[in-house]
Amino acid sequence: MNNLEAAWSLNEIADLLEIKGENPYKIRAYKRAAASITNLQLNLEDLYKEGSLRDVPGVGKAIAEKLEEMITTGKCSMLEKLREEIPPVFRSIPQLPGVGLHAARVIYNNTDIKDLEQLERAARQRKIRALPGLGPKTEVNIIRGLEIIKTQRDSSPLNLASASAEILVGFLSSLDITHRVALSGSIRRGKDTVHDVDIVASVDDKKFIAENFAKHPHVKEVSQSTDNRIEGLTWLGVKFDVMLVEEQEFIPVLFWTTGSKEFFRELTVFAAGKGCRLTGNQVIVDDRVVPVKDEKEIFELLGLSYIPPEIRESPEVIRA
DNA sequence: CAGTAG
DNA sequence: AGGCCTTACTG
DNA sequence: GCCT
Repeated sequence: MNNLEAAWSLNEIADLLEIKGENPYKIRAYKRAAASITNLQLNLEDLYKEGSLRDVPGVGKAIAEKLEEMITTGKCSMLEKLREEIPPVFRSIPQLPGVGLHAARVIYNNTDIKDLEQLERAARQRKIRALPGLGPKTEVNIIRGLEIIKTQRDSSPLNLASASAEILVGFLSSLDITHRVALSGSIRRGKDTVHDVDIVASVDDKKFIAENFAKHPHVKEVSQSTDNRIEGLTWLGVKFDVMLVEEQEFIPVLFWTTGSKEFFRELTVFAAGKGCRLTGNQVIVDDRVVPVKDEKEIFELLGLSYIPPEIRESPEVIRA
């Protein structure tokens, strides 16, 4: 917990209080304290140790307690409570150009809007301009802002990632030493933003691939390369991670790398309860490696109905 | 003047 | 207890 | 909420 993080938290508290319609002076107090800490040359944790948090301008009893909690636990219960209380859409509203906290507050206190979809509908039905203190201007800004968000989503890193993914998968598939190639990770889970391109490939000569991947014209650099794994960057600025596996490992590795991390970890726990071990690259029952030809077999083995990659986000889906 | 932005 | 209240720009 |  550094000074900047603490300041950000206080600022977020101020914003959420403002959306709620709290006392303006209280809001300003949080903002002042945040600004004060942002400019502070001393380290907050040091000040806490010597018990002089309240020497910081704008930090009184209440805010000092919040800082203490943040420093000792890394969290702020007040902030967490506010985040629960106020739907995420109201943290998006002030991000829209020309729409600020005031509009967020009015909408929060005068409507039942709970998500972006409802907000857009209300705006298009001209319900926003009817709210006290808000006019056509705000309404138009909301609609325009939402449009911008959408188009940015459409041209988001996913497009670049997909382009790189297609090229790399195409390259691997074209080799006659390749058996199977599949996209994995967050792309396979259908996420609209991805951090990198994950590919699983079963090939006859892993070493050959590892040594020659860097020569592909679409590959800008290979940062790490072993016989089993190649990490690097494409000319489109997309990171990639290629897992090279034996044919019998293909499905277990695909399953593992598809994730999400939380989902897979929870499933290993669940499997353990059924006497089944899921490692990164094999499925083991009674100390014997069980060959699997597709993911469906893994779920059948565990007595689960098939869970498609798109919903392998949180562990909750396992219990369903 | 009200609302927004920094 | 009671005061605190940015400033500048835009429509 | 902070400050005087």
